[in-house]
Amino acid sequence: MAKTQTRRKDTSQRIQDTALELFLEHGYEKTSLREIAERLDVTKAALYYHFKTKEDIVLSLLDRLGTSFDELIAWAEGEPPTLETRRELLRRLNEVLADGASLFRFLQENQAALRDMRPGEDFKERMKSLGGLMADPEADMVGCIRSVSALFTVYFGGFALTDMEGTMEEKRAALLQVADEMLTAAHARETG
Amino acid sequence: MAKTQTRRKDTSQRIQDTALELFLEHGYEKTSLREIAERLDVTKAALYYHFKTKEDIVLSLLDRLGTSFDELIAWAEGEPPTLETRRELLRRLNEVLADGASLFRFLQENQAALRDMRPGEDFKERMKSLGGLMADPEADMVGCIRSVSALFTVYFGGFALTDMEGTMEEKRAALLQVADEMLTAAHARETG
Amino acid sequence: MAKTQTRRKDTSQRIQDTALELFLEHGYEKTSLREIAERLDVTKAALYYHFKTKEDIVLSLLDRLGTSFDELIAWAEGEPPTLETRRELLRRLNEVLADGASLFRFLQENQAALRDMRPGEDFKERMKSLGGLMADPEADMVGCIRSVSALFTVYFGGFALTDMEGTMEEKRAALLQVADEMLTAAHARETG
Amino acid sequence: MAKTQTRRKDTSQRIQDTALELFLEHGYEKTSLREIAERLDVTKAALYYHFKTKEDIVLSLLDRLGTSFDELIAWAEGEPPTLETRRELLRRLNEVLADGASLFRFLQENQAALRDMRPGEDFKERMKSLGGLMADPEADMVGCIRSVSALFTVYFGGFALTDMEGTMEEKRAALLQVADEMLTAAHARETG
DNA sequence: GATGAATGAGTGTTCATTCAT
DNA sequence: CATGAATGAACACTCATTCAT
Repeated sequence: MAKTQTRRKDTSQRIQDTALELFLEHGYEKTSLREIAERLDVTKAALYYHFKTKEDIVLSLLDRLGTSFDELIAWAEGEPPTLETRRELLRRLNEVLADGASLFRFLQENQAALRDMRPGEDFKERMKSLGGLMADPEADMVGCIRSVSALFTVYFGGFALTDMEGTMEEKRAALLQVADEMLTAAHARETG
Repeated sequence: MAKTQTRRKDTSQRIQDTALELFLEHGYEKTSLREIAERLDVTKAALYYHFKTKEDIVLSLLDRLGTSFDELIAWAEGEPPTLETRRELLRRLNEVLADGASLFRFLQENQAALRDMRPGEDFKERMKSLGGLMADPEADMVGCIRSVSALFTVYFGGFALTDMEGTMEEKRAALLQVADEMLTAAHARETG
Repeated sequence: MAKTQTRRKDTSQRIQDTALELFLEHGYEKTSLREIAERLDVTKAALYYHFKTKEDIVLSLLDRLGTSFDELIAWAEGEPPTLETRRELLRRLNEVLADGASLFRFLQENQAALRDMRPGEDFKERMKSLGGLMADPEADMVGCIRSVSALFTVYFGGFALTDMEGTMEEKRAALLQVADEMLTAAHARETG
Repeated sequence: MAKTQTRRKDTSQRIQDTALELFLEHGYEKTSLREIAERLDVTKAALYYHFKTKEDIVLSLLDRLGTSFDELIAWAEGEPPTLETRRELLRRLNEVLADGASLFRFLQENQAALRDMRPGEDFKERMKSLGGLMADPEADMVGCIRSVSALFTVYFGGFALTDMEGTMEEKRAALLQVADEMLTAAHARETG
């Protein structure tokens, strides 16, 4: 009795979900508001009641991600720049990526479309920060790349290994392990 | 008197160049044929004299890339699957990437837009082939990933390190060196 | 304790005021109910509690004007058609115009928009009546125009002299004086 | 054989004509490009081949008017500021108004809609210039208004006397005559 | 008295594409 | 080789309006 429409959740939420779904299917630009509305069985105008523009929908989607990312960076900046911190950073990054997998895929596949929207820029910035946190400040170019490569493994591996056999959990675990090895090896060279 | 229009190169070529230029600036979907035509100072209809559709322009651009890639794969498949082959493969891939840098960036940033065009599919396929050639057929998941990570480093490093200081040549060389180390280390473990 | 909300006047009144304000700023067609509601800090639906349609708001605004106008005409029709009556008519018209200045400006600037609404038609009608009352019934075309021109001066002068220096009161007084002269001169010719 | 389509004149011209026709019938805002296109039996997109925006259509319409007006002002500014000049100015203005009658009516009835477009502003400016040229620079407010009223008669009389009996030519002639009298009378007082 | 959610019909505008010349 | 003129389909977005609560 508490709710008249048990299934309907929040409409804004449903719009976000369906939008992401379609953005992943056909890409951001090729997904029209008409399609989103039709799949939700509401009118286009209803979308505009909940979001000011199409861009707004995507912004609302990426908000969640941005926050997780920022927290991750904030945490790492508060820790001493040791190997241990970096290993933990990789571990946590892996979790964030796993949680927001489809959003990250959307981000990755639609870079051109999102480029001149706020969060396109923002995520570039954040990746740079992460990169900076991975490498020893005194490392030379090769040294830097050794560490940053670990980040690539965790980050791009998630997209690139879609067709590899095995569950996503297994693959993520394996990627993390390899990245961890890389980080450790890089550290050994540096201090060796 | 040999040529009436010394400067004009081939018009088809100029269209391709300008198109790529604009695709990189604003993305494939947001670049209209009108824009391309205007920047070339011809009419839209003129483009249709040289290319059947907008998609055709992008296909013609990616043709060159596809060929290099296929040759690379064909070469590697003809060699014994040794560490040395894989190191050479990485070296050659690096060259192909350097040569077609802007095309690869275009490919990377417009995945969603190109997804349901021929070459989108094709390049996915080719990347899988390359992945397969990098890893020992008997390696387990982690083993595979160790080798494939070297590929990630060379491939994604090119995009991700744009803002890093240093010339692109230096960075590519460093990426290749690190990837080579990774490959060697992976091999050592495997045979270790 | 007599009123719970001392400041709020009547909401209907506030809607009318804000609507007129916005109609004058951007014009009737370009003013949306959303804007009116936002400036009043209520919802669009609230407007519909007080007025049946957007047109209704404008009708309610012009009602006051229409009445003054009709009274003016009724008065003049009850008087003998002498010069003195016409001079007084001009004087009274000037007052009505001064009182409803912003409404008249609205009417004037939005003729096209109001054309197929009731009051658009009505005001045209009323202006014709006024015109008829100004001129001697036996006057020829030029004679008519001499008298009606006095009316133009009072009526259009109010809009056209906005940027002239001086207060609105001064300008209105001057306009009335000139119109009065015109009327008298016209009469002199007629009876001369 | 010279022309394949004898009747078609210039399409741009036909668009302008039809647009003005409809703007006068329903007002600028209430006339949609769909309507214009339908009445011309072309597609909306065809309009966009000839004019960049809806606003552009109206600008192109008013261009002609603006020029006549500017020439008129330029002429008057080059003459000595005598009564004779002003009488001639009125005569010429009357002609310009007669020629562009429907455009002026459009301008007059759609002030609100045109307000924040270029020519809305421009025409206000031009009317002020004309006003300045009518009156003696040394005249006081009432003196000014006496002269400017002559201008009102010619200008607004054209719109206000639509329903009066008589041909438009007759009415325009009568309006001009009365305005001329007013000017002369005003001058007499000034120099009297 | 007023709101939150939604609708249906429209708007101006842009796009890839075509074709006679 | 290339253009001028046009099209059909779509798009993002806005509006006045409704109605259950």
